[in-house]
Amino acid sequence: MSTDDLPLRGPAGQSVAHLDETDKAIIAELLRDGRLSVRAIAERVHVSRANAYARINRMTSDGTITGFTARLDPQRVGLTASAYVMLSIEQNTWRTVAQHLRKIPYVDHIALVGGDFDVLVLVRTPDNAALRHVVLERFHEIPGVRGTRTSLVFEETAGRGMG
Amino acid sequence: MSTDDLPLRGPAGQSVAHLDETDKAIIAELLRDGRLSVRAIAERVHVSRANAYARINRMTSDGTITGFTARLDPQRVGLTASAYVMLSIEQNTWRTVAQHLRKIPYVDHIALVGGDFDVLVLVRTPDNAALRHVVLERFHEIPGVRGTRTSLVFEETAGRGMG
DNA sequence: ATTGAAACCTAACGTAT
DNA sequence: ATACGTTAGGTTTCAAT
Repeated sequence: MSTDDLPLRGPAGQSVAHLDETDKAIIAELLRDGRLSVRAIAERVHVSRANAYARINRMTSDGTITGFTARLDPQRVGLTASAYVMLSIEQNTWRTVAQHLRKIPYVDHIALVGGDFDVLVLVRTPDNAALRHVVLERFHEIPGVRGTRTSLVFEETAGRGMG
Repeated sequence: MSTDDLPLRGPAGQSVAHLDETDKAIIAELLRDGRLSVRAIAERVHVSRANAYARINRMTSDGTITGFTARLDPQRVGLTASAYVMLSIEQNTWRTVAQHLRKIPYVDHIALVGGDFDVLVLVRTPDNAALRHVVLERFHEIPGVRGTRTSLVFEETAGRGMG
């Protein structure tokens, strides 16, 4: 028996979905092209159309697939200034700090981390002035934020993922 | 005249696409749901189907839209251990370091940054053992890498973007 | 019970005018 | 913007394993 089909538990007690090889193959196809037709997916992973349809439905409704989206070139959509901002925050303020961050424009991604700082925020703005405003004005006025350190992004690229 | 329709130049000399309000509205729809039909998009942004079709075609072929993909819950797909790894590298090794990083499994995103470190890598692995292996073995054997610092991700959330 | 194969109508695609 | 032939969606049925 393989371990691949065992349901597991994640660290926070959230259930980890039961994904067989077909599910994973479907996910791989959808990662490559999120607009692939169900028909095309079905024949690529060698299952029937109805089966592919049911699997995609299951994975989207159980939260494994959280949605579909377009990937954009930040430069070309006018977000030319990106930065990672490291926040130090006071204890037990993560929830409220995250809430505030989510309301600020140009904030792309927010992570609570362990290490020399507490929160890592990816910010993508139209220009350096907007970036400066977001970091110096908006971030610093959030209750619980003790300090920030900013690392400008010069260049970036995607990794290969689980491959 | 609004500044919205002006073509611009990005920092690296890459052209910034000429996007009018309709283009932006289409992008917003596709960010919300990357599998929306062209028909649905067309009526939501109040243009004809053919027009929406042409705009999406233009934006995908000029590189503004770089693709479509599924968004996954990392926990549920079995990637329960994520971390940001900060690399210090020797001068002028960025290109080769990035090349090496792209070949390593579980590497999600790579950014060349300015500040106390040089490269920020987002890694998503199935467990702490895999994470440890990636960082301690794979990253440290890359020529040009002088040192790493790892920040485990405890929790994360998306920001609101440009909204 | 779950899957594959076929059929079905409706909706969307892609292109041409 | 409309129209047109083709393809896909979404659901149902049935046989098979």
